[in-house]
Amino acid sequence: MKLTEAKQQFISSWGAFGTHWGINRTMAQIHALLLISPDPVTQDDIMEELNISRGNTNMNIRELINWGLVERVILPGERKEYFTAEKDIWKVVKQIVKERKKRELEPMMQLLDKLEDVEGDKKDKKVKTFVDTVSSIKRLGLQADKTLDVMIKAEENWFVSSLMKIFK
Amino acid sequence: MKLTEAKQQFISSWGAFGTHWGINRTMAQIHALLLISPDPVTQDDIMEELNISRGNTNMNIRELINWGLVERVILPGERKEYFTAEKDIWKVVKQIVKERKKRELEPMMQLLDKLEDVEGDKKDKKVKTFVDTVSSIKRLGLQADKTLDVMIKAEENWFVSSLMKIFK
DNA sequence: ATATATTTTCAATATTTTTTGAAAGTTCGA
DNA sequence: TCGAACTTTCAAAAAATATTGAAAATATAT
Repeated sequence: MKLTEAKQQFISSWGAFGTHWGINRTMAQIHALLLISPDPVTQDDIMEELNISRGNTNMNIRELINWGLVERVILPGERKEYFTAEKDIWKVVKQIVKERKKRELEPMMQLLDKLEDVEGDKKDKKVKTFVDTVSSIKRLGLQADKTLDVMIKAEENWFVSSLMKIFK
Repeated sequence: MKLTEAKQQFISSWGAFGTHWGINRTMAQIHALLLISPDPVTQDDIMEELNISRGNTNMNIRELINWGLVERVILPGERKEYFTAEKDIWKVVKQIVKERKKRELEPMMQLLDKLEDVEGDKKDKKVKTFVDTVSSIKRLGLQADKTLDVMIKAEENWFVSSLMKIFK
């Protein structure tokens, strides 16, 4: 397979992949493009490569920057802004985990805390099932929260080798 | 907080949560409703509780069954079908992991395999960056694959206590 | 200060996804 | 075998989401 075709396929499936993870297709595609670009690229490069409008490109780049996955680069003597993505995939994964934990897990845990002390007779089957469900989700969530915290701080080597120990 | 309100909040945020995970809002809401229902419920119960149409209810229940998260129950002497969800959250999580691994991780790994042996001079910076990116994603993916396999087979107690050992 | 290059915004538009509801299909008791 | 109870399908409509593009804002060189 030629590089051009391989790039296309990579970008396109990374985009499709993203949609299963609550990330919009274009944002994931831009990220994919940056991941495989050796040098920083401009907005116009991205627009041309992915056939998308200036506004769309701009918004999605900004979102990637918010997620901490992409950085602005100013090349000396150049007027245009360039963009580049972190290439170390382990760092990328950790960054995504960190953001999603903050954006999703933490608010969910706060809600479960409130819901756990619902009024009502604990002998009422409906109340009991509700509280049990909420509590067990919370318990697993807490565990996940701790585990992810350690993961976020870990070096890949350390993390992988620790997992290997457990998982023979 | 009253049970009725708590239920509403739980269902509604579980629905919103789902949308961040590539699951449609209604499907997640139905799942939430079943999780907190002590006894099996009918399509009509769900339609009424969530204010959704018959067709919508039916399709999403079917999808939940495909995911292995919900089961049909035939109550003796009853004409209607009832539905019930697995209540053990650890089992639920394992089932979701198992399905997503099959639906997303495995196809992605296959693609990466193909893309890894792209034609071209490895000294060309563009080729090199592409291959390096693809390879490192593949490496991490393989590790994730193995880890998830073990997790899928694990009992919660065993899994959590193992993690605790690593993560002090 | 002005002209020019570049970035950002956002209302309008297009696309995708979800939902509806009525018709077709199925099951089952009598 | 019939008919009522129930389930499934799917084209059309609605809702949600993403994209465009042109105007406004901003930055930079001279």
